[in-house]
Amino acid sequence: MAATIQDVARAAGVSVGTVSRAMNNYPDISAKTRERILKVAEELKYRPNLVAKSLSSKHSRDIALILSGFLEDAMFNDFETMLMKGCYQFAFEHGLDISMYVINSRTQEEKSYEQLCYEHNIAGGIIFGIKSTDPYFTSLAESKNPCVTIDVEVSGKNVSSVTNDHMAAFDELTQYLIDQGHRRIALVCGRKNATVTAQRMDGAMRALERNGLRPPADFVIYTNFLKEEATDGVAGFLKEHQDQEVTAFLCMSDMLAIGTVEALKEAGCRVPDDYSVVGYDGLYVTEYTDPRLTTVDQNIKDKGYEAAHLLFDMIEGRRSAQRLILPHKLEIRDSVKRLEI
Amino acid sequence: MAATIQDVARAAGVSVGTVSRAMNNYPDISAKTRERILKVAEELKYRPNLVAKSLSSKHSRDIALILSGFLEDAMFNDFETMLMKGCYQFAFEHGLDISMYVINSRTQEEKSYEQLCYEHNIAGGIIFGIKSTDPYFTSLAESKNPCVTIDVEVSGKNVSSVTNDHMAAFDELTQYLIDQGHRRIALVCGRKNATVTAQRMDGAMRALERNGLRPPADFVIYTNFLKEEATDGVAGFLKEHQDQEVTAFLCMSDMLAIGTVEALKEAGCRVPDDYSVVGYDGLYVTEYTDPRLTTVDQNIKDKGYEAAHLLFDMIEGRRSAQRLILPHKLEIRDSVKRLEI
DNA sequence: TATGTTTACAAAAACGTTTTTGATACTTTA
DNA sequence: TAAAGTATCAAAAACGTTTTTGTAAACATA
Repeated sequence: MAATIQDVARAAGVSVGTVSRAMNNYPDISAKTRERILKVAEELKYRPNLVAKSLSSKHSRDIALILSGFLEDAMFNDFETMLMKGCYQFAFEHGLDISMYVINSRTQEEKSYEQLCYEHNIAGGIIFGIKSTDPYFTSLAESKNPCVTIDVEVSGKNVSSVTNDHMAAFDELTQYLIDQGHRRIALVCGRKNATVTAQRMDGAMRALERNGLRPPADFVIYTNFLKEEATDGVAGFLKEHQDQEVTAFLCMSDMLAIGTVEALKEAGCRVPDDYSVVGYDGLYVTEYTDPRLTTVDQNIKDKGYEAAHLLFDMIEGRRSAQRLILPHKLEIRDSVKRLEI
Repeated sequence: MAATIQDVARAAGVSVGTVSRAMNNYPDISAKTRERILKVAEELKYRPNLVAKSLSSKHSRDIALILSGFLEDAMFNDFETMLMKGCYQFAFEHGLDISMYVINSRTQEEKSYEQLCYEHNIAGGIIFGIKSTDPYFTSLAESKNPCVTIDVEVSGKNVSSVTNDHMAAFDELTQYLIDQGHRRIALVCGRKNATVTAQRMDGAMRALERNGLRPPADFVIYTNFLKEEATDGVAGFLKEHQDQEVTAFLCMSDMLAIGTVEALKEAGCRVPDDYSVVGYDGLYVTEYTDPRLTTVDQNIKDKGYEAAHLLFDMIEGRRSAQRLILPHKLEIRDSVKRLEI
């Protein structure tokens, strides 16, 4: 149905190779012929078949957004949505083809990153959500296809990462809590062996120690970054500890903070009057919660945009693998009470 | 680098055609040869190149999720995210390849749906976000590729739609408001010429009239489904109308309801004490707002899943074009005050 | 035993591009 | 004016599959 390059060649009275060179602005073709071919192509509404193009040309410019665990997380989480928007925005502005693949720990075993790229003829991918125990974590380094990981660092000369200075950011957040008069702070953490957990933990510790404070080990609640676990964890915490034994909950993600607030309300406590709570990520949802959540904005959309940017530059050979650290911003809202000291 | 079908053929001492038939479970091949080929393929870690496969085979099974306006909406909106999850869930369960394309009104002009399918060799798509003024709205009918639209109905023998009974649902929602004692209700509407707007408007009118009520024309606020417009619209409304001239705001989407609550709070009013507000969609965010929003849950994830299901069945010829109407559920929470009559 | 039928595979065509190679005609150079 | 270079294009190869066509051997039928 649709016109092929053959149809255009026939209609213009030239060979298919000539049409191809006309369409792709190659030099060795007369201006007159190019004009004529372009006109014929326009008339026939010719659009190159991208699959054939992809198969034929040696180098692909197509990029992919690869999300691990997207389907496991039944929860709502706009982190991935904003990441997508950023990636697609860049691709859109630069006329790039971008596709999205959903994987998990199991499918990573079945198929390596390089195979995924080969199968779909993609030049490289932006990878989000992999854990340090995932197969990709090591195999990424061996791939000849460049990639950019979000928030985790994988060694390899073709792998870049885009992240924030989570340690500094969490330090800042903790310091804010301390500045507001909080001395006894509980930590609601993410997955125990996740990079981001360690980084944020370091930030918290640094701030605490700088101020001569130290949280006892039993003020720490671990989760797998799931809201429900925060709710359960904090509920358990409240039962085991006396009232006001801590005055604030420092959470490693906004969803954990939301879960924490839920547990607190459930137990009849008011936020921030009885307990202060802070989150981390800067999800849109935090503007609408009750109370509006104080958090650290990572500017996730920018993260996606810059990741795509970096990946594209690597593919085109303009930039080499690197660690890109984006700025963050402390977003002060209504979930922290100032304590008089 | 990666092994091709040629490598497998050579290693197994057969022709490429035979390898292809062995891999795809064709009948005319001996069990012994198949075994041997499969073993060799395994050893060489052979994975068919999907691009070549796509180009070669006449019929594709790949589907696409086509989002119009995804990038325009700078707002957070988890509608699309949940839709994606549903689609990808189905694709994942059935071993289908699914890709996501972002379009807008302008790119629709440049490239028809059929051309999009042709270019990427996709069998059909799930289409979300098109307006009645968009080029796709009419051109979809002419395409030979089947498609499923979400919430809009397009005529054509290859186009299905998945929707809710928005009229009945909005009737229900309105009736709930009336049952709670509300008599003077303002309507915060979506885009004036959108199908869903008309349907929901009809539902509201039906309920109102059944109860002998009729909203004066100036109790209606139109928006383009943007939160900020609701905020501005309601703020303007409050200035022009006396206190308690209306007691409730009936919003056509959750984001509009959130915007409405924002305007109300800004004006120093409490929700639901001074004014009641209800939304529509069932976004996750409505569970966390203050107050928790009463809304109609569309079960968007199911919508995506069923859309993919229907599309797949159409592609395989198991189902013909149809209009699928999914159930909804009134979600009663805390944003409506019961008025004593 | 001659003839048809089936089985199991090889060989080649096809998908729609890009890229390489080759060839003709024109232009420049000495 | 002959040789060399250049511009412009055609022809063919290549990408990695699937699908079609062809064919030899094995088997069944008369």
